[in-house]
Amino acid sequence: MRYSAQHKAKTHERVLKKAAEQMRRRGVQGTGIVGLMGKVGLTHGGFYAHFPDKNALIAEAMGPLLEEGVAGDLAAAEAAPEGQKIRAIVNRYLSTQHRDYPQACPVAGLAGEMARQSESVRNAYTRAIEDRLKLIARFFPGVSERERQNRARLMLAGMAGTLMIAKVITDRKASDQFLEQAREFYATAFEATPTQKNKKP
Amino acid sequence: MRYSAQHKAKTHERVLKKAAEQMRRRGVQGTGIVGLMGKVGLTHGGFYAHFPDKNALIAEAMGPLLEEGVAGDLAAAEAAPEGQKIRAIVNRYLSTQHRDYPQACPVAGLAGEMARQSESVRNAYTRAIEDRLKLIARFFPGVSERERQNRARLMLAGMAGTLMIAKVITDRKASDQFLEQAREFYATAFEATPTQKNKKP
DNA sequence: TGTACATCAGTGAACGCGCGTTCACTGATGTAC
DNA sequence: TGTACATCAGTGAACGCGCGTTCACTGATGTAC
Repeated sequence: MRYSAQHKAKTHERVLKKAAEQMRRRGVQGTGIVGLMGKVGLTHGGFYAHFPDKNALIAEAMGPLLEEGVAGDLAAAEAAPEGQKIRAIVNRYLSTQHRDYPQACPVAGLAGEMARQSESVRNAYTRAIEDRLKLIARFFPGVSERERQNRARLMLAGMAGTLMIAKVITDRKASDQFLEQAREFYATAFEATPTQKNKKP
Repeated sequence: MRYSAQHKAKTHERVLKKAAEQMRRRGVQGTGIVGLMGKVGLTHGGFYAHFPDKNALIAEAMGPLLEEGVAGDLAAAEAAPEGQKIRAIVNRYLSTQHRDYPQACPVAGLAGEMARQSESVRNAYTRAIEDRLKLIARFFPGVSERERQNRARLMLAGMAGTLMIAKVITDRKASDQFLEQAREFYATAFEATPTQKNKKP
């Protein structure tokens, strides 16, 4: 059954979106071709009309994988009044809702697995994260674009680790308290311009 | 071939140690029974004389899994002069050597996978982390033991996320710089007693 | 002290299962004439 | 405009492989007599 010109591109996009969702939920290794194609409404054989192998899918899915998170960051920041935008990003990222959301931020959930992936995948992942940082960097203090992005990277990495630990802690109350302490810590630490410290003692 | 009384306990310990090492290196899902037992020098069938199933092994391995990291933290802190102990812990954890060490800190590498494990495993993991925090809490400022442990948890979680990101970044120079910025950030942020901020605006 | 037996840590073939990938095939539609 | 053919996204059986787990078996040593 031959399809119209734009049909293949549409299916390709659908596979990528579902793959990103599945990977956020179950991890890269936990996302299988058969199950994925089934969720898209196709059979597994068709997969290879779209991607040479699973590795290519992983690399290509890194973009869509991070998009949802960026959208959340930006929405939170834009809704907040001037001067409280970083606090808004922190409060959303380290909220109990985000912790309980099964397909939460892949910076947190997948980074461990990523360290064991092929270089092409890691490159795509790094690029996707840097793109995300570029978009939220403007809310950070700092003279140059580079400095602002460095601050954003430092914060995102720290919060990603924090969210992971909050997800793992089985005691709900303890996890809630931990998140509250973390929100306070990251908001106060990143709201202000960093104090210039002596580089080497 | 019957063995002496303490023989089984010794083998049990060897399997646990190797399992912890493999999991640090390849992740929980990436550690197979056949390969594991092979590395211990036995065949896979014998595994079930020691553990009811893989899940039990994972849960029991959480202790040994974190021990190496604690040892590193403590060694760094004890070697450092008074007042620079936290900086020493930070400098070791966020060093380029620790980033390049394939079986690095499992708080960083495994937490993502842990969120998808059974509750018994997550309990064991949480407990192992809390034990680690108890041991390093004494180096942190804070009035009560609880407060010191909270500070330690906040720092470890943030540094774990940071190490993960540093491991993933494919550009070596960029990763080195990122680690340097992070060392500065965590050392200055956690050396001092936190400034008492207004809880709610 | 010497013999018969019980124990049980470890062996290795076999199991069902899900994985990623291949491949001959289908058939609706675009294109050539 | 009508017919013949080419295209190729998607189908579904089959592949080899590694996984976790089971199970009948082995045989050196501890224990009972």
